[in-house]
Amino acid sequence: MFSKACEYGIKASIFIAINSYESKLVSPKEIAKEIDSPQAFTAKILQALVKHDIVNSIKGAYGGFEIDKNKIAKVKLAQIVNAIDGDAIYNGCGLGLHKCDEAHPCPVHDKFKSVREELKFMLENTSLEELALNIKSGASFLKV
Amino acid sequence: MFSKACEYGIKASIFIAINSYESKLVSPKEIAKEIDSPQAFTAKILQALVKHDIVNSIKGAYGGFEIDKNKIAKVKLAQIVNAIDGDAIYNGCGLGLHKCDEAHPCPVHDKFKSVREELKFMLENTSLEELALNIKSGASFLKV
DNA sequence: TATAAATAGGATAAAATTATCCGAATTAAA
DNA sequence: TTTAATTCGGATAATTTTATCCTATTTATA
Ligand code: FES
Ligand code: FES
Repeated sequence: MFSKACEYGIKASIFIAINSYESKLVSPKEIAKEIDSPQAFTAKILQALVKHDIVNSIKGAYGGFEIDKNKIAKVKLAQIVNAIDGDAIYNGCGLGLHKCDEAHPCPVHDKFKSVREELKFMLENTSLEELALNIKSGASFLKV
Repeated sequence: MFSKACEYGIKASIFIAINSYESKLVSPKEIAKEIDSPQAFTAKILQALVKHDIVNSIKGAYGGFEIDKNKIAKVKLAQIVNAIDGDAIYNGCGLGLHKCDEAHPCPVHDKFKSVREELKFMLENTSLEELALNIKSGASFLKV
């Protein structure tokens, strides 16, 4: 469904959010440990999230990553997915035609439409905040 | 969403089905041209579909690929996807945890569940027949 | 039986994704 | 101002996916 990079990006964002609530910066090392991902690769993904203005990086000694507290509720999954995988998953053609076009549909277009729209809706309406709160409360998990 | 191999596999199956209605065998060359895919790679995918008993191959001179006429309505998209990509797309965890487990859910589990179930339902209830008929009638297209 | 047309399948190559490594740049604190 | 901790970013490597090539095998027909 999503690329590994995107999976890591989502999980990393959630972990950063949790710590940002407590004004705590986290490092790629901590993140990788917590979400069970390769550290250097995770660092690269963090760079992408920083470039897309989803995550904030503080360079130098005692630095690390954070997300603005007042942004956590506003950041939606769709932004993260878009930053890493692009929008093909919910805007592209399911069978790889150059574009998904109502006027020139692929064989699965009508069947897929609702699935993809539900996915899109879900991604656009799920905030980092709710995902982070569920982790905090122990209702969901970032690894294993 | 799906791998290239799977996209080709689905489109190839539809094209074979259309021709099988007219008892016409088709070659990887014709298929690749019709679905705009690399021929040799397509041939490999056909081998997989044959092994999974979705497509029938007739070897030797005047041979080619076909699908049993009385099977076309019974073959569901899910079988093709499963044969090529496996079931991870609708049974695996959306964030890559080892398995999707109600008792140990990832942060997006509840949100994803319905999307994935709709996808699964769609794949399990869409037959090659209806896809082939829509191509035949000109309501949908296999390429561009 | 010989021939030609076709699928099967192994070997290889190219491209994309995933992953690692290391030095440069940055910055807080001693 | 020096040091140490840390992100940034380029180079490289490993793995997986996608794609190509070539030969072997199969089989209908002449
Ligand atoms: S054209 Fe293929 S999904 Fe719309
Ligand atoms: S545990 Fe991740 S989708 Fe179910």
